[in-house]
Amino acid sequence: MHHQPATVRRVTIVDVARHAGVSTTAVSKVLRNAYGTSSQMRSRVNAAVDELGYRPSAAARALRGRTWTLGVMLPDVRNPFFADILDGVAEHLDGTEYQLFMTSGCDDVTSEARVTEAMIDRSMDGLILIAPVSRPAHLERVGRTVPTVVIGRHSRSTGFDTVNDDDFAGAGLMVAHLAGLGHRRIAHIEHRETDPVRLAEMPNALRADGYRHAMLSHGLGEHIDIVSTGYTRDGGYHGARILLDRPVPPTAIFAGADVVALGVLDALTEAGLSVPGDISVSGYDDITLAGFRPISLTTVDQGGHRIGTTAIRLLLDRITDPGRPAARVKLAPTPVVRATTGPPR
Amino acid sequence: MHHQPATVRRVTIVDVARHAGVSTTAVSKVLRNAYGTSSQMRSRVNAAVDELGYRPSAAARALRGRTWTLGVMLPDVRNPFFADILDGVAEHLDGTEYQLFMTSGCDDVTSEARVTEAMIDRSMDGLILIAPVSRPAHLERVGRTVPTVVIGRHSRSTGFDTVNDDDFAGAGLMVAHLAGLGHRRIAHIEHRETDPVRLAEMPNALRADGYRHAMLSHGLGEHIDIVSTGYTRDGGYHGARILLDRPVPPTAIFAGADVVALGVLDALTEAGLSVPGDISVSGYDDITLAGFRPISLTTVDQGGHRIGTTAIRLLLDRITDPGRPAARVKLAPTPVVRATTGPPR
DNA sequence: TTGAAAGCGCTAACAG
DNA sequence: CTGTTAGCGCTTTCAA
Repeated sequence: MHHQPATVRRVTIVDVARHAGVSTTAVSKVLRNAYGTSSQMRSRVNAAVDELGYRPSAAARALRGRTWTLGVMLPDVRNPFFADILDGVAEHLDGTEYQLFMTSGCDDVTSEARVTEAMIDRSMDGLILIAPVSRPAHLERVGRTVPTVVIGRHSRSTGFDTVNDDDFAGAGLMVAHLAGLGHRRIAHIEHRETDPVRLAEMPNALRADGYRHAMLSHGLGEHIDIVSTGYTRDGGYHGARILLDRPVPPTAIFAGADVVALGVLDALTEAGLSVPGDISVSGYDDITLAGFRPISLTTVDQGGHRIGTTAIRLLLDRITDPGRPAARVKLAPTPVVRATTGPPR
Repeated sequence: MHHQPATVRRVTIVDVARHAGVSTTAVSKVLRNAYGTSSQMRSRVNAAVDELGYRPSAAARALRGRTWTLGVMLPDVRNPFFADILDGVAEHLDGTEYQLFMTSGCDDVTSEARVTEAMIDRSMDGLILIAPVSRPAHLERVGRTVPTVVIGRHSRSTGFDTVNDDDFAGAGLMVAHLAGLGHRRIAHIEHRETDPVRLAEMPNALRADGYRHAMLSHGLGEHIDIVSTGYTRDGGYHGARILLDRPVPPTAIFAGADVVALGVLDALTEAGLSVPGDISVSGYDDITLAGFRPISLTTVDQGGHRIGTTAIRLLLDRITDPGRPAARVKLAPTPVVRATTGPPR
């Protein structure tokens, strides 16, 4: 490496081979426990590896074989829902040689492209993309280049596996809960979406669709009221401000994500309104904070942990067998009723 | 790559050279804008790069030069304070060739070692370690192997730069605030620490020290009351339960971190106590959620964003000049008074 | 200013 | 079962 004195040269496979009195091929084979090594050879090599403290260079490996590196692209470290997914992913990786690296802060097509390219440039063995906004053609190309699992995008592509929550059904569950409590003016805050493709594939769009559909089937079509902001706390805050300014404000606000619901609660607190006395609030995701007593948010659990374990299982499968047909997993959400929803006044 | 058909072979430097009618050496030089290239050559090469959509293989580069990859090790994605640091780091990287990858979930010496080794194996050009718990010798070795900046550890090592909040002073500020409100029985919840080295270097230990020192200097030595749990929401919850069970409970709880304070609020809500009416609560970090109105947590701002920008500046410096003496930056914290603290009953 | 050639550490044919 | 050998894609002396 350019920055270190020659004296601390890294131990290489050649050093190990010399120390063990065998060929580098032998060392390589033992390391990858490939076919054709005697147990005697294995023990000699392993001993040399331990004595010398040898560690294979992922860079050199990358030129021929795999890097044992997996990449996760997440849109936003601040959304704690993604931590649940990561937990699930990491769990399955314990005890394997794989190392997971993640990137954050991809909010647009350009930065997403930069990140996916960066991961491919670094010869990662597999990618997990969470709620990507890229165009299908780009995702398809990524999937053709490297084994890829896409989470949070209802895509019908064939080049990669997908894992999704049934967002349409989940939104329906929440509307049913609120309507069951007697609410009629149930408003929804969604993440603004204009791109026609994403309008059909992104979870936020499907939740809005599910809301619309459920309102109609509960005979509340005339009360459909959707505010488009963003899936952030700020988005929730501003969305709530807009809804409170309506001539006849809603009696319940169904936010498309828990972080959005937090922003709603922020605005309601500021306005001096009580929850659920004056107005009911619900979210989506069931982040850990939703169970936090001072908040106790009613929400929809999409099982982030299970999404993570499913995704990593699919990814490892696909690395083993890149040719197998794309899987399309859709997991069922469950409503979680806590303290922010109640009957209307 | 083993998983893709030969037909989609990656464009290499050889392809670019052939297409531009020059040598691979020339291409390499232009790419790294090294010394000794005519402007004519530069434009020809750049044109070929664009036409072919060439992207250098980081893996191949790693064997000779740099990878343009930086690694950030964070202990816990769930602690939103780290997001502030990451924002600061990412900001300075915009427009550079560097790509940042992070790992999470290193809670012990073993997994930290695994992660740092993994980053070194992958020939990363620089590392930022956040609140590492490893032994100094290990950190020193990492720092000698690759340019490293350590955040959140008051170490006096010479092999890497450090960026820290003045945790001792920060804790003093909070005690002063609470004492100024008239509190005497001010308890503290800390992250359990037994290792003698970490007891001198970790922020949590210094905050506890600062608390102790400040209590004494305010003449409240007899009321010093420290509960050792962990810097998580759970830790705060259990710490508060312990404190509430005291024969004479404290009138104020100073949690060593905001996430801990959230756990405290959780426990107080459960116990039916009002904040700050019955008891005052404060945290440390000033995470975004602290400003969330329904919580409005009094805390200490350690300026995560500035910590991040400082760290990345130092890291890029050190990559450029690995020989320069280690910097030791300590940033001043500021108290942020919100709604969870008030005069005692 | 340019290019030929060696080699970074590893894996994978292919002989032995 | 074992070792020799030829690269992977790039950077870097060193001549021209």
